[in-house]
Amino acid sequence: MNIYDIAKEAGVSPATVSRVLNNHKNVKEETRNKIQEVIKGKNYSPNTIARNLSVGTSRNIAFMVPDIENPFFSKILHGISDRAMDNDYNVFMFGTAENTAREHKILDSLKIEMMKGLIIIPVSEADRETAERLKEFEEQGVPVVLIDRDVRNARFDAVFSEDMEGACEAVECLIEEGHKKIGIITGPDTSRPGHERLKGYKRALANNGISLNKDYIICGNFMEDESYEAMKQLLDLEDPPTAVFTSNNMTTLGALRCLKERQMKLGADISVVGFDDIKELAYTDIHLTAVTRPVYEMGCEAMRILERRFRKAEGVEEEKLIIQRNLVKTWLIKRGSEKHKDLSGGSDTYHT
Amino acid sequence: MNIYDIAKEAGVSPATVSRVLNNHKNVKEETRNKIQEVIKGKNYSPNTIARNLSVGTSRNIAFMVPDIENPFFSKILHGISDRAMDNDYNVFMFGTAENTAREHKILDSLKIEMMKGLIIIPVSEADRETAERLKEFEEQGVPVVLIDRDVRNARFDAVFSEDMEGACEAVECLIEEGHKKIGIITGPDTSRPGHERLKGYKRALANNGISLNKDYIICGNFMEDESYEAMKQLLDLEDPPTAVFTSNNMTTLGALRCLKERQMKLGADISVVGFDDIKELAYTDIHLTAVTRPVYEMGCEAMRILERRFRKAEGVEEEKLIIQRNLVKTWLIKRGSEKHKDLSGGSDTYHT
DNA sequence: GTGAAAGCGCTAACAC
DNA sequence: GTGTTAGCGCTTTCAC
Repeated sequence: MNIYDIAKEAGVSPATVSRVLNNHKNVKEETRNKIQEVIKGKNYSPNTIARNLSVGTSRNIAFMVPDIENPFFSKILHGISDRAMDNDYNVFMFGTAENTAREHKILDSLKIEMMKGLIIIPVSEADRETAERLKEFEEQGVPVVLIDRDVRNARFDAVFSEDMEGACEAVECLIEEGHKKIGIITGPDTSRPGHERLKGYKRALANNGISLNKDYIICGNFMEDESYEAMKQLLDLEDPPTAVFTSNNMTTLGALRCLKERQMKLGADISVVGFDDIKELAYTDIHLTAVTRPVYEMGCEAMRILERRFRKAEGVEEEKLIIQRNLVKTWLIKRGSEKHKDLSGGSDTYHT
Repeated sequence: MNIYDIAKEAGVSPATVSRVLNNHKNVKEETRNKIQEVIKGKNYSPNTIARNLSVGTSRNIAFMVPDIENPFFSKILHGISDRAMDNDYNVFMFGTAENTAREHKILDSLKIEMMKGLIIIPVSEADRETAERLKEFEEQGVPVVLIDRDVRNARFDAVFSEDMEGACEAVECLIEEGHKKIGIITGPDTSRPGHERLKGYKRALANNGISLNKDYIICGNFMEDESYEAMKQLLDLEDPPTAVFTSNNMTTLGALRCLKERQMKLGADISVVGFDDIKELAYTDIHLTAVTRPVYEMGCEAMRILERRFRKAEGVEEEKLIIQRNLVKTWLIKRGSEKHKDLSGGSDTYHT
């Protein structure tokens, strides 16, 4: 069943049917009603593909994410998805598995004309090929919005967080507890959250006159397993740190695994502050102090920026050239894991 | 740039270009090369929408899930997504938020023509409207595969798990520990996992000559908050249960929240066994004994079934009428939370 | 306010 | 082996 069947049935031309389908004005109320009646009666719904071909665009947006199972990303997707649904966009989900090759492959197979926009958390900011491909999308009129991670060699609209400030606050919280020997398990240096959080760590130390110890900086690549190894390495130092800042949720889990294995009590034998919260820990003995941010809203915001770009493309809005890069604020939630039994202040309050 | 440009440039007809694009045989090696050269040279890629319109189908599959952020569903998505990518399908993700109205809305807006297949974890099996819509999809040639939950009034291909058996094993494990007063926080009665797991609970009791106590059965609707309330209710009974079976991961979290609040020690003051594991707990003091199943594989399997249906539709395979309903096995991982200090066997081994 | 008709870019008979 | 051509279902000028 197509627009012609409806037209015939309603005794009008396909053009008119198309008009009511698209809510055009110039249609007599009477004919409009008649047509809508027929449409309902025949339970007709227009063919999106044909429509897309005709108008040369779609309402599909692609969301590319490094790890489908990471709750942080799920939450972003949730934000994107809710806002997309409200505005009748459909979102395709692609997992890159933290693998640039896979990222390229997906980007190549994404038919440009099928996508109206692209939201991506790129695997690596050092990757030129991804940057090239993204630029191509923009050139073809498909706007790109980054979330959380940046790319070099190009500027796109983006939603980031105050990684440096958040990390700095976290480490300063440890310093306030009296810690001087503070380690960090970093993310990859090729991602904004990776290097900015490290920068925040360094700044906190500098602000407080604590000199940097290279041994205390180990990369965990935001991966649980590597972070576990990193934690082992830190603890096995001759002069191990009394506190560790873990750079993201996976990093924190890896570190916790190590502590558990060694039967070290968090908030007593060792202190840990993490970036990004882990909801499930709330009902356990792990009272994690963590940097938090409005993750769901980051997704919504990315979608909002995209829509703005669509409107600009249609000439509805001006200032086509301004690139929008939003920074969301972070805040620290203290729960006790920043404490240490050997340092002033004690940790009793948290271990009742 | 389109197929005509390429044709002109290569000095052939658009049909021939189309032939090489689609790997048809009847093309002279020489012309094929020539055309491929031009394609590469002009960096041309065919328009998927036009192709879809022409052949009357797409490679898009829709995945509808009740809760985008539940890790259980993320894992399923991961399975679907990986397999889809390997076979060049694209997956649209839709979150129904456990809301039938939203589910209907999405189903209605999913233009039938745009989807080649549908994988869904329906909100409620009692919902006729969803069932009707799904049937319509199948009638229009869009196969539907259910995961985890069923719908009444219709039969679709599906991937379920052995909910009853899994729950039964979990509860029998508690019974083996000496428990006689065992509570359950159930899921909604309108979902297969909900009622089947309850059935498993009942069967375990019956198998072991333990009579049913209605007070011990409380519905948590698979929601964390409701489950928290349910746990409170159980503990406030005059003769509270010594052990509780929690029917899914969210249910377990709600119960844990309550225990934490009341400072009850899991595996000592009370025993809990849950359906579905919670990864994050591994590094905490919560040694949850849980029913486990191959979640990622359930996603892959759903996708595999869908592809099979596509092949059948194309007449590649026979036996068009057989409905395929797969049941994945579950197994129990014991970690100590089934123990209780007041019962034989002791729990010391788990509290070193 | 409405209709006729020319596309959108590709595929698939059918003819040669 | 290759070309011609008529769609796929919709939108959108341009007339009327």
